[in-house]
Amino acid sequence: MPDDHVDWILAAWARERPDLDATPIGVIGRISRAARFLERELGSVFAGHGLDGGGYDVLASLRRSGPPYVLSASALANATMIARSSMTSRIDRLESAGLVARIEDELDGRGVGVCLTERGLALIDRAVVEHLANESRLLAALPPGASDRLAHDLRLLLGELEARSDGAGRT
Amino acid sequence: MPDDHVDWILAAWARERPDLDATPIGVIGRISRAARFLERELGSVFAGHGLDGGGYDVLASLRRSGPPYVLSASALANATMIARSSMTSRIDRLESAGLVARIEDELDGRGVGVCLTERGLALIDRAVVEHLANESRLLAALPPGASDRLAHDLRLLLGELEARSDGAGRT
DNA sequence: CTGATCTGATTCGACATCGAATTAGTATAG
DNA sequence: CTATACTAATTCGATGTCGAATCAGATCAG
Repeated sequence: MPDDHVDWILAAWARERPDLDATPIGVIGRISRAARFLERELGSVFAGHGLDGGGYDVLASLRRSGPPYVLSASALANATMIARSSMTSRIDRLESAGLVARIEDELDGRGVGVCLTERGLALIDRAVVEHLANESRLLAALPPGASDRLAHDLRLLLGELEARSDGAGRT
Repeated sequence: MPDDHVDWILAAWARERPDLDATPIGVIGRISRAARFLERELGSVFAGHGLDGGGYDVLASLRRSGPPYVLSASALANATMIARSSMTSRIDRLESAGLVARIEDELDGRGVGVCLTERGLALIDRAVVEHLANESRLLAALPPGASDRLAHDLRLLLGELEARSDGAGRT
């Protein structure tokens, strides 16, 4: 029954501030920490394809949107939870790498469509296989049922968080 | 039974690449997304005390280490999962704000002890109360049992991730 | 039609993080 | 004792993200 680092954090707070109820850290602290570990672990696969997490997110969003693999810059910013201004530079980088192309929106002169190139499509179709295998590997050590339980309970939490910050999108 | 965003991601992959097993996204994608939402939500409390998440982490680490509230820069970097070089500048900022002080290590001429000042101690003791209330609020909508289940299952996952990247510390 | 308002994308300056290189001090082997 | 290897912290340049301001195009009220 090995401790994780958050157990130590909880024990330390219990010792130093026994008046506080630190139990929320057991959930939220672990999510934050796990996210940081996962970012690192997943990054190695992305790097193997010349990408970082952000670039992968953009290509994957386009790929799973289906043909013709076009989304607006705003839609991509929303999907990947970054500011619009950050998406501009992400697209710049991916465009320089020849993985996406900007196309003008016929209907709205302001809008910019971002489209997978042949190379971008081929790359993401390869990368996603490896990425999912990597994620699967990271969950493989969990006991039976834990993964499904996590997905279920995290869905409740995420649904709550998304509902709460509805309309509080980046600008 | 409201959908969360990850449900849409899973449905899109099932449609576009039915050959893939995207179920790991149900766990890992939700952890990443939840972490980003949480970072924002928690940030407002930190900002109310003139801090960001990084600054809070340092002060909280020092506070729960107990008197005399001193940790080395390296220990703080490990605890907060950032590179040593990033910790140098974090300490610079907190020191400028008068919340911590650098003290020389008697035993090891290279080492730098980071110590809570009076103001830092008073601030973190106020901030932690508000922060925990905030975290508690974010979990309050979960059905009974979900929170404990999450803590339990995330502990298994985090323990696995920590064991895996044991010794793969930042430099 | 026209002025006011709103929206999509970009530019710009600020900033936190990173990794590699550097500096200073410690520990170990011969 | 001395040289070599190691460790702690810092400096430095590069990079990705952010928010505010800007610009162009769309929308809407009168």
